[in-house]
Amino acid sequence: MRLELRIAPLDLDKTLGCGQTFRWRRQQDGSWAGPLSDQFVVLCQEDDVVHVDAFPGRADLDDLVAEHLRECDDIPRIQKELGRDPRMARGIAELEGLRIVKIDEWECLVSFALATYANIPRISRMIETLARNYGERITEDIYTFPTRKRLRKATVRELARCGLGYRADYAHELCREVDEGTLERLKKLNYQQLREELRELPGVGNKVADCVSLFGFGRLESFPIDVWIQRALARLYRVKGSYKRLREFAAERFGHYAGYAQEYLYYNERLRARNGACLFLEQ
DNA sequence: GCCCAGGAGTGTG
DNA sequence: CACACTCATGGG
Repeated sequence: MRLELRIAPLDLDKTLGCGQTFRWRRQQDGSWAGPLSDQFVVLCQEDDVVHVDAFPGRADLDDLVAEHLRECDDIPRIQKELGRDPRMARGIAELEGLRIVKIDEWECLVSFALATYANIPRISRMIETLARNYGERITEDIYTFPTRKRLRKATVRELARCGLGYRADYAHELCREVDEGTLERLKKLNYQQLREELRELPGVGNKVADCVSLFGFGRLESFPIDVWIQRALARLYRVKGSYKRLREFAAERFGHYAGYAQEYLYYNERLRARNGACLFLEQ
């Protein structure tokens, strides 16, 4: 099944390759392939057009992809707002195609609970192993993310054997503390309430709660702080300290689009680690 | 071999 | 609330 979408501005390489998602893979020809909901999807960008190829195909495929890439976001407005920050102003134009992604709430919750104290290649591996063992087969080697119901049948030992380490307990307990109604109820809460309730869940602390708020529940004011963001804030803004202190700094500085600021800073910091390049103004 | 990883949980000051 | 320590393991 094929179709085309118009989403602009968009840079698929930045959006799907920056580390906010764990299952997309860049192909030799430059396209991106991966599971999205119950579909195996291949995305290929040609200027403002995204060619979508999906198997087995479904009627609302366009909505599925548009939602994932957050077509709804008004990037010019977001950039205009964040551009008021003098440190960020210089570099953000180059990042206009980097869009926050919308991930399924359950998948996002488990994925980022597994993402604690592990690097991205390993996180991807953990998730692929889980999908292969407990997901549904879509193609030869592509599997859906496991449902709560299915993953619930796995023992802690089995989960640990998927390479999760001590995170096996998180996954195992999440399957028991979250039911269908939980996520639906959380959707209705404001960011602060959502954040607090997420933090009650096993394996969900400050950072994971903010990642799930941002990528799973689409709360753009959320500002997840990991080691990369800590470094970025320290270097660019000379601000250090507790999570609470940094979060309050970000809320004050970046406002209700703090999530995009976070993604820009994260992208820039990792780029800098690889190339020494820096898009933003350093003090 | 070594250091680090999109941290959380727990106990202490 | 802030800090220190532990947790299990693969990737670069």
